[in-house]
Amino acid sequence: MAKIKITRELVAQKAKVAPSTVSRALSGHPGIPKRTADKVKKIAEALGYIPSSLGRSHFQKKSFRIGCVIPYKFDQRIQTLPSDYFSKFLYGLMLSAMEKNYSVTVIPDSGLSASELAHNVQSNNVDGLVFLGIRRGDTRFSELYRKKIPFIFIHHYEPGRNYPYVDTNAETGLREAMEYLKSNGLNKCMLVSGGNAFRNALDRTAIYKKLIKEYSFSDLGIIDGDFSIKSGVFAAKKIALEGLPEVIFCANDRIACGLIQGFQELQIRVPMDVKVIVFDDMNVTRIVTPKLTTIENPFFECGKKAAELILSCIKKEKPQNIILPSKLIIRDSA
Amino acid sequence: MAKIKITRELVAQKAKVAPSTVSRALSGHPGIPKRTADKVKKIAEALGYIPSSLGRSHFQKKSFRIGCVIPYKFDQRIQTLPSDYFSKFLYGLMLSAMEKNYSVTVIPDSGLSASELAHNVQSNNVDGLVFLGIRRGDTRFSELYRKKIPFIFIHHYEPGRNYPYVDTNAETGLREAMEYLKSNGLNKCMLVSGGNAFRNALDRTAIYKKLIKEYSFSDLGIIDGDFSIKSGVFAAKKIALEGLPEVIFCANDRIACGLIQGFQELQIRVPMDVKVIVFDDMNVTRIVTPKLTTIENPFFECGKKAAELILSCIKKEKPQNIILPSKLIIRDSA
DNA sequence: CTGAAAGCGCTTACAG
DNA sequence: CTGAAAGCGCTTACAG
Repeated sequence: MAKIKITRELVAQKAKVAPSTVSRALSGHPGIPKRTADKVKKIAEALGYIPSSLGRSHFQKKSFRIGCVIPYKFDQRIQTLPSDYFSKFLYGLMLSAMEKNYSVTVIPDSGLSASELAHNVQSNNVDGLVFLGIRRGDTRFSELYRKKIPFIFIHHYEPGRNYPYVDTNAETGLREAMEYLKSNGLNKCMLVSGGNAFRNALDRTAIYKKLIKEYSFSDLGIIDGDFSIKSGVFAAKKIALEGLPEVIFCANDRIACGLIQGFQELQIRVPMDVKVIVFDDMNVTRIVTPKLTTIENPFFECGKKAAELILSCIKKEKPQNIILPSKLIIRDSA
Repeated sequence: MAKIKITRELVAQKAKVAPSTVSRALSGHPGIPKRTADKVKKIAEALGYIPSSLGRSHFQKKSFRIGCVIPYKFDQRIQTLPSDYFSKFLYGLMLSAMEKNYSVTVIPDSGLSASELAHNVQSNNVDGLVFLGIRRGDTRFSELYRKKIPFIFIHHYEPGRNYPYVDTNAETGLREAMEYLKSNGLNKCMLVSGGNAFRNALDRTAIYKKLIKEYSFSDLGIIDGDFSIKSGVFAAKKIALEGLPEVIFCANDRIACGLIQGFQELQIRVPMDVKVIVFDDMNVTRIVTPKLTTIENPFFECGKKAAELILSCIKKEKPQNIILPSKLIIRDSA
């Protein structure tokens, strides 16, 4: 029952053309007349011929694959990126890549060296790298840049460097939020920040500071958090002691969940006693009670744009950074 | 500034051996004496030679890649698999694959035909397929089987077929849960089921039915859910009308969150008025209040085993299905 | 123990 | 418009 492998040669033979003509017909080469192309296509189809992506890749010295580098840490339990972020982004990336006949390979990163990262491209396993969840102070990128490895950042950038990136502008959504609050007569606000490990957390804090001035909110200060539930619980206790504002912005959903938990224990009710608005828009914001009013970060769109950007880097075009707007989604917490 | 590509030939020249010897030295061929191998390795390293995975793959007619097929649907918003499931599983798969010098390519599936799925392997884009989130009644697999495409299921199986799979045994964890409840003197219980679209949901219901008899629980019946928040809210109302049991099992976290929301509106408190135990263990179970007591499904382990199983299929070994135990994690809801 | 040679399946200049 | 030929960079039998 040895099945014969359907090769290009077999198709050529049946169609009475040369193998190179088969290739040309199937890839839509302009020089081939429609009649010939159609004949070849029909025979190829009938025979079930499927071109080897390995042969093609090898000849062209391109893998037609994008490497998506995903950080992780092993502690007691496996630490991943916020999962929704990861999966929504990845869908966008995959779908957009697919349209361009690229596929996506995932690369786990528990602290690979710059050389190890470069290796993925130098060995032609992938054609370029997409980085998410990058922390400030990561020093691996100058080597990649020097080695001319195509790479981009998602939700990160390095001031003063020419590393291309796709980012979300927190300002548009925060502006909507502040206008919404103003129109409801709210005035006293606070922020539980995301600390300084991530560029995005820093930016959110900076934009918050700028806008509360611009919109003349009464500034009750900032509490430093770190994107964890625990820091939210802690913030709740501190805020309860110091006196409640009317609105609390949280740098992410985990902080907000911790905050609301902390308030619950103190009999402080959201949104009746204090409103809460959250950055990002994870699935959890719709699962918890109350459902969280958020400044949405368009992860899926971001993935789509990421595919476009890394492909332009791979083609050695001059990359154009992409900045997507965030927007307000009103639910129950504010 | 034209950089010369470091080739195997250059290494061979510097080391005064043939190119084939370079390959052999670098891949640890047994016939090469340590002296020669070390010399070649040193020179290759110094030159920064990195073998092309494309050449290797092409020659061996193997991509050294596992395809992870991820279902999605476009509705108003993109529908993904439960995200934690997806990401934790993927980590396990990636890490385990990496140990065997395989990488993982993700394949989005919004209803690809069997031929389209097969195509990924036939074109050598990947060597085999891993399926998650498969619904009962999916008819695409007989064609894959017939075409001898290596593939496996995760958390799914087809009775009477020889399709290999990795699954979790819900019984071990449920048994622990029931013993735990008994030891606390609890007796009257219910289940909000996950419907019949997924094999796993069906299995959970069947095992539940079996064990409440075995442990002599007082059976207050089953409410059909569908893994959605809404079905949890609905169940809460129904249960409140019909009279509260002591314990409610939920087929997943979304149902449980809906249930607790529904109870909250009715002033029914968890765990004071009724205990809740949930299958799976998503991140959300630790974020919500109360933290949910769960029967853990080891997603990460499952990913690791999946890599082993699909690789054994690829190597044409006789695949051995893998069934992992679940276990009880006690938190605040029961 | 090591080299020369064949071949993996493609694509693309180069002829005609 | 189409064919014959070269070559992508590797591995592995086959000689020696």
